[in-house]
Amino acid sequence: MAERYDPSIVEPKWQRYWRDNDTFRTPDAGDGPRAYILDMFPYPSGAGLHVGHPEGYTATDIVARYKRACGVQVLHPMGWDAFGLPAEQRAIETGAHPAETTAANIATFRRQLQMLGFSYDWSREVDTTDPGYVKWTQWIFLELFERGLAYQSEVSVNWCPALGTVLANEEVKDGLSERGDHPVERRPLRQWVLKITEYADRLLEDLAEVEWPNSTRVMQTEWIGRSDGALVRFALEGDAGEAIEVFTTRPDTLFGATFMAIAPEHPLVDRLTTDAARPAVQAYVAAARNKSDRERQQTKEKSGVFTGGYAINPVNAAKVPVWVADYVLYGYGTGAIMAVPAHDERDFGFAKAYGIPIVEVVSPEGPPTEAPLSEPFVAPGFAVRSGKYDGLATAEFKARIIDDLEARGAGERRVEYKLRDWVFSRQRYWGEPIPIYFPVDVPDGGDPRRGAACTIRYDEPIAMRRDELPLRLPELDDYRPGDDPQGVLARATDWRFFERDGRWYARETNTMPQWAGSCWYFLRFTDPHNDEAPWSPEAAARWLPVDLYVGGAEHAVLHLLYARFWHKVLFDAGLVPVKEPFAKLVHQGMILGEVEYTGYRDEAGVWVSAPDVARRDGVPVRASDGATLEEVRLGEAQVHKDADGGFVLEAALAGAATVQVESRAHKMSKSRGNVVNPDDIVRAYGADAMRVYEMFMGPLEATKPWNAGSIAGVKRFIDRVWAVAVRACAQERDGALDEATLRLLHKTIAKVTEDIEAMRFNTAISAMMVLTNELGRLDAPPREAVATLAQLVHPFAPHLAEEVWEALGRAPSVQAAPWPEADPALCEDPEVEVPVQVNGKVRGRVLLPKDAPADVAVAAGRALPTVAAQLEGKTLRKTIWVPGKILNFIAR
RNA sequence: GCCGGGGUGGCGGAAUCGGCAGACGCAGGCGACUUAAAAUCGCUGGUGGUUUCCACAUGCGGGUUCAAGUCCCGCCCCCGGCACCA
Repeated sequence: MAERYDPSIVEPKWQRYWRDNDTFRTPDAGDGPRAYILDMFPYPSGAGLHVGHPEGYTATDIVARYKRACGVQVLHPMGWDAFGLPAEQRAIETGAHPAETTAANIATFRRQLQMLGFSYDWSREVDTTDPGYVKWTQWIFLELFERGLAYQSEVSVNWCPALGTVLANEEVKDGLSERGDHPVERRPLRQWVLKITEYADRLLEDLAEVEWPNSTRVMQTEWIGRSDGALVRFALEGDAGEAIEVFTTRPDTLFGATFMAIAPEHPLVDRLTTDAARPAVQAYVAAARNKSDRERQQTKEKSGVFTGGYAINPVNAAKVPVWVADYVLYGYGTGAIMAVPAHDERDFGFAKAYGIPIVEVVSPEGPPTEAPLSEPFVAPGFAVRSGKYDGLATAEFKARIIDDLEARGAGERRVEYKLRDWVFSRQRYWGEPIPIYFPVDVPDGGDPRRGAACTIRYDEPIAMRRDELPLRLPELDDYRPGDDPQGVLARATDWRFFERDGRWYARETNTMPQWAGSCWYFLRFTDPHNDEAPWSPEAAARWLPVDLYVGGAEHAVLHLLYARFWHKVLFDAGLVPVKEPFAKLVHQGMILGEVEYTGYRDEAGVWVSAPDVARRDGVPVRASDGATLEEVRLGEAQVHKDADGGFVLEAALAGAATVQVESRAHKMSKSRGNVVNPDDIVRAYGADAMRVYEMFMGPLEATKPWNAGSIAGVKRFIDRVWAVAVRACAQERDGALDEATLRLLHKTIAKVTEDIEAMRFNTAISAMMVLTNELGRLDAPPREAVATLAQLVHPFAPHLAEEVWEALGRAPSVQAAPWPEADPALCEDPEVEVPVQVNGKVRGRVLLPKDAPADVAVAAGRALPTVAAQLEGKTLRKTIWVPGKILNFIAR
């Protein structure tokens, strides 16, 4: 066998073996425990794999290989989330069809993943852009449509005429497009919308059932944003037939409502406005209309204008002035509020700005506060100045007054959500066509494909027949967005319009957003080649739910919420057997670039200490005078850690002054030039080293910086494992397992097993390093121990493990060998070293039998010279003996 | 501002249930092998001191306890998310 371990030969060898022997084929039959272990599938970008991808993929691979060795049937698939803007952008720039670009990128990704030795069942690969997949995405859309969960609506969007597209809020700055500074207008456009709000409560409640990171459950909870409150009607003064409806979570503060505020878009604005107030109100409304939501929220300064109109408070018949104010959002609740400045931050700010009275109706203690409030009191308390309700605690008051309002017909219980229905249309090319068409009215003999004037009856959407799916994308010469808000596909008139039974029809020209394909890919993996159905009931029952789902926290809300929504719809349709798709979720942390030390220097070459540096538009400037500074990348030798804990420049550079420098790792980015390419790492160290390094960096969930030096250390570990194997095999006679080694072996089995189960891969690796170092010290490492080491190492460094296993003369593959079991009797030492303390400070150690009685321990402890010296001349007050843990003498 | 997660050697991190702080690895120092270097192996490795020992050390300040990185109270800083949602 080879003296040196060469991954460039060994790794492709085993990858070939696994492929030729179908080692990782998913068992589609048979009983016994099963596990569905899933990665968030990647968008195959042109840049290829990033070191962040293999982090999560290695974690799931370790679990998958471990589970298989434990006799569990495993589904561990991989695929491509391949619709998306970059491929389309490339098509615009180079003319290459997005499908070609996508295919090339997928080929690169697949090669890179296979090079890393992941145990995916590649026969189950799916690609969201494949017509065979699109067919079923469209099929599910029809399911939503037929259940009334997909509808069309005029939604106000950011339309940019110059770019010919709708922009996301993030792409608009100060009313101009971020790219090109073109004007953007708010325009209502017909969009397809999915009724996710109908599932809001179930999406909320079922979060309790899943084993997910707390942060992600909190984020989804806040995103859904359920508030329980009341709808209250305030009649207009002088017109009892008309009322302003408000939503409030604090109906207990109704007696403190000193004004009302309605959104500028509110339909009652006109009706409420008196002639005297009209010019001011109209000016205010016009100004608000031209501002985007984002701009309106930019300033926390409250603005508004009095309409001149009044409404009547239903609880005390008080006349309440109605204002128009843009801090009231038209899209939430009823677009109107009752304002209670004493008990609401925003209303308080508004009342202060416009001199509106502030009336306390909730007191923290019980009695009313006489002095004017200096800040709003928003916590629960006791009612004051609230008539017959005085003295009631907030919660009780709320329940009572809602009942009373309901009885009088002035209001009712109401639940509101921040969650909005999901705008599901894009005006782009590279997405799934929506399988809907509309009747078209054309004058006799006209042909809309030739540009004949026609009317599309958008109010009569018709679902395609399921046997007509998939609806494929048309070929286009030009993928550029146009000036037609109907989208790029509107230009493909031959595709768009068709005649059937003497009548013209037009296809929907919007496409689905990128999220569509990822909403159900985990279902397709259970039965990826089914032509009759998106998946079979048997396959779904066999594999669902996903037992372990690993992916980035950036998907905490959108993907994970949308996928849950679709899944629940499919559950209601009887198509999936469980209500939640992902039983356990883990987010891998981000991998940052190497730590960088940065110093700052002004134009005169004088160093500026890091705390004195500010940033203006991303450029470093001196905080005191705003002078532009130069960033200087420093080497480790040029800095050292200061007594205060910060890094400072070496005296050779800084002179007498103390100059603090910035020390931190940055996100990997092309522009910063700190991107690490997996291909380079595999070439230099091998796939196993890359895998083990990424797991050894720290806890999976943590954000951590890349460090090129550490990977060399991991490579040394791999070489040491090989060296031990070489020496074990070179022996004429097998080395004997001494008791100490046997005990260590079993402790390591136990530790690695527990750590994999708990996904603490870094400490599992450290335990294997300890075992390897110990075996390396033996003159003749026993083959039995080396074989067990190979089994333990195998989920982490599979190529190395297979090679060692084969060298030991075992039948391939190590994946087929049952996972080793630790003998509990060998995991505990009969004798333990116990620290001996005097007054809580360690003064020595004694070796004692695990269950030594107190008197034996005390005698042994007192016999230690260092302990005796500490006890000299003192009175022993107390002795604490925790068997096997600690011996502590308390003496005065 | 609110919510969530963090802060431990020069660096990444370990300490899983209140019981030896710093496992394992990187960087550093010393040594072996070598003509030499690389590679490899061994030793060393928080800071300070009067160095077989002692003092001080887990962001800062208090507290509980025989014993605190771990529990409690009050702060500071970093990362992520939300941000007029009534």
